[in-house]
Parts: sequence; structure tokens; C-alpha cells
Amino acid sequence: MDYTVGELAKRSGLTVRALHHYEKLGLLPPSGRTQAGYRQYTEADVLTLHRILAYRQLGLPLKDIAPLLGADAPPLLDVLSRQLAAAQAQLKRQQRLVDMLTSVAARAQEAQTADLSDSLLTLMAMMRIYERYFTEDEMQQFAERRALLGDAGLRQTEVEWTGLIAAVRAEMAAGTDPLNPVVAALARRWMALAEQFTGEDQAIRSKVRAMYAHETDLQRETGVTPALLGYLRQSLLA
Amino acid sequence: MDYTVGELAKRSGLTVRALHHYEKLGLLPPSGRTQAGYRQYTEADVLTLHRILAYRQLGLPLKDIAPLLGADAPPLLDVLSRQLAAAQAQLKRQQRLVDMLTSVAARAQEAQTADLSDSLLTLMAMMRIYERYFTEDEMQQFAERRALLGDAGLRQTEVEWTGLIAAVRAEMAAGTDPLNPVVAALARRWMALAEQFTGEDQAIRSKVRAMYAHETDLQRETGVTPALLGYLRQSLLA
DNA sequence: TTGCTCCTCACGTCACGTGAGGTGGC
DNA sequence: TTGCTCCTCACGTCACGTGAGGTGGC
Repeated sequence: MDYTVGELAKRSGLTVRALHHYEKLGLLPPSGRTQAGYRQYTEADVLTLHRILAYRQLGLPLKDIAPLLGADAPPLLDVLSRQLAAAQAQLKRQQRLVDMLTSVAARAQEAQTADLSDSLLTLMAMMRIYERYFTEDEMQQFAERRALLGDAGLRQTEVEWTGLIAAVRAEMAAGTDPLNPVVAALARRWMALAEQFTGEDQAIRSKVRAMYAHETDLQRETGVTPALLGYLRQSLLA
Repeated sequence: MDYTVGELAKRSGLTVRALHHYEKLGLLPPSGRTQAGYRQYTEADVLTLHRILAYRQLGLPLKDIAPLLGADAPPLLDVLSRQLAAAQAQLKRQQRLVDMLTSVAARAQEAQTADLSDSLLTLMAMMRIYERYFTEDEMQQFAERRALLGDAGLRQTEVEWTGLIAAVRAEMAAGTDPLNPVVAALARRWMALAEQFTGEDQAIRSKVRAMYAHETDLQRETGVTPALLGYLRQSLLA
């Protein structure tokens, strides 16, 4: 009542080669061999294989699975809860990418298709920068804030930002004193808009600051330079 | 105004080794070299790198990216729409796994934890079998049907199935004639329940039949054997 | 006797990581 | 002169795929 590799492969949906591989890793040594050297797998081996495949499906590397098979109380549940969280995070990351790209693709319908490729490239570059500075959870918070604003709200916020940045740059270029009430008003609007994005989380705020301080590409794309931030700071400190 | 590898690595968030690798693949040969052999990257190279990373993020293998960089009209959009679909599918697959495992984990709260590990293993084995027989879309259809039933409805359907299978087995074991009205009634209930699962899609129905015909593990777990199906068929053909 | 399955090497894949050993620029 | 960055091999990783060359079972 034993199985050959081929039979076990068919039952499990794996290839013969994969079963050979599992043997070499010490994961699934067949219970026996025939005189001719053929591998013989028993029902117990089938059960072990199911455990292996369960762990694999949960995202464990094969070499981490071997030690789990010896345990009398298989920690499938512990692994499950840990991997579940990782799977959820991966899922959210995918979803964020899909959402952002979809929204950019949607705008393509309105604008000329000419510069769409450019704006896609820029968006994706900005996303990569964000992903270097923020954790999964923080990225998720941003996504939720954007979702709260809705599509129209998001557009409006974008327009406000670009207008505000342009206005501050203009004052700065004109040499207006940062203590001038006009500049002070702009600076207060700036803080309000920024808070909408970062919330009151100080950790996030300092990360945002660090990101804009270090990433010249981000500075160039947004127009938010260290000089501009210094100008605003002078205005606010007064 | 050129960049060294280290500078480009910092700007892009890649490693120096990755940039070396891209060069060897012909993806991003630096525009120049210093006398000492140092790589020199220009702004144009930075742009090319952004394109490379965008395609990579969309899931393209590196060797498929090289031909796309030469095109005057970068087919970023075409790639985007294709990869978007793939990403969505991947996302749904992840979601299904997470959903199934969550529901099984939820039941763990109620039942003894003793046999939970077993039921998890069995569930995951059954899922693997299904995934060998059905396409992404079909798996998604199943998931949607389950979602429609809701949690309570799903439980009830399960109870009905196990009861029905047990009843048919009992009649078969007792040697009841398949043409007996009691058996005929069971067979009609069977068909109704099955239709709830497969819908009227003939392709899916025949796949389900093939799956139960070939997969002895599935037969053993569910108790739906070829003999039982033959018995029901006789009853329905009358 | 003819297929079919089985066996054991052993190199290939993919996108880099990680030293090893050495040189150039500030 | 001292670090720091740069250079070029070249082997390692991960989970197998894919022949190559040969043998055993029905």
C-alpha cells in the first residue's frame, strides 16, 4: 500500500523533482526503498507532505519547515497567525499600488495621453521614495486618509497644495519679509494642510521632514526645497 | 554633474551591486567611465533607471525590460494594464487564502483546539486540489457564492451536505433500491444543493465531476465516492 | 521486446548578496 | 597617510526545471 514518487507527485500536485528536492533537504525522506532503489512513501509520509505544503503555503521557506515537523504539537497555528499578518500586509501593499495606478490611469482619460507616461513614472518614483521612509502601517494610514478625502477631495487638496507652494515661492522670490502678515497667513494654511496629511503623529512628521531634507528628487518634483521650508519656519517662529 | 554608482544607488534606493547587475544585463550601461574606471551616470541614465524600476514594479522580469527601453513611445501603459490584471488576480488569491484561514481560525474559538490543526491541514489540502482544477476566475466565483451565503448560511449549507451524504450512504449500505422514492427525494435535494454551488455553468460542473472522479483524497474527506455518485445517477435517470 | 517509470548527477534559472583582493580620490 | 569609495571576479541563495545517461518493472 505504498506509493512511488510518481504516484505521490500525482496525488499532491507536485513534480517528481520537487519530491527529490524535499528529500535532499531532509524534509521528506521516503520511509523505504525497493531493492531496485525505488522510493517508497507510506501514508504517514503523505501526512507529513501535507504539513510541509501547508507551511509552504503560509510562506515559510523550506529550510524553516524541517524543524517544525519534529514537534509533537505542530505550531501550525502560531505560524498561521504570524504569516496571516504578513499576507495581509502584502495584500494591502498590492492594493495600494493598484489603487494609485488606477487613479493615474483614470486621469489619463481626461488629460492628453501625451504626458501620461511621464506622470506615471513620476508617481511611481515618488511612491518608491515614500516606501523607503515609511513602514507598512504608516503607508496604510496615508492610504486611509486619502480614501477619506474621496476622489474630489483629493483633487482639491492637490490643487491647494500646488497653489500654496507657488504662492510661498513667489513671496520668497520677491524678497518679502517672512514676518509679513501675508506670508504668515500662507504659513498657517501650510501647517493646516500638512496636518491633514500627517495627523498629529510626531514620528510621522519628523520622517516627512527627514524625507524632504534628503530626497532632492522629491524636492524638485514638489518644489518644496530646504530654503522654502526655512522661510516658512522663520515666519512661524515669530 | 554626473553621478557615481554610490550616488545613484542612494538616490534610487538600490544597492551598488544591483546597478552593476543592471549593467551586465545591458539594461543600464553608464554613459561614461572616468580614467580610473569609475562609472559615470548622467541625468539621462537616471531617467532610464526610473523607467526600469517602474517596469520592475509592474512585475516584469529584467530581461523583458531591455527591449522596452529602446522604444520611442514607451509602452508603459500597455504593460500597466496587463500587469494590473495580474496584480488584481494575485490579490484575490491572497484574499481567498486569508479569508478561508480566518474563518477556520474563528471556528477554533468554538471547538476544542485539539483537532484544529487537523482541520486546517485538511482545508488547505482541499484548497490545493481545487486550485489544480479551477481557474482564477472560477475560484473567484466560488468565493463570491460563499460570500453571498454569509457566515450562517455557509454553516447551514455545510450541515446540510454532511447530513445528505450520510443519508445517501445509509440507504446505499442498507441496499435500498435507487428507484425507491426516498432515495429519489434525496437525489433531488442533492442536485439542488449542488446547483447552489456550481450554478448552471456546465463547464464547472464537468470539472467538479472530473475532480471527484480522480482525487481519492477528496473522496475520502467528503465521503463522496464514485459508487455513491453512481447510485444517485441511477436514481435520477429513472 | 517495447514503453513507462524510476534512478543519480549536474548545470541552469532569477535577481541580486556577499565576500575576496586590489586600486584610486580627497 | 588614513578612510572611503570604487573596481572586477566569482561563488552563494532559493526552489526547483531540465536534460543526460542509464537501469528496473510489466
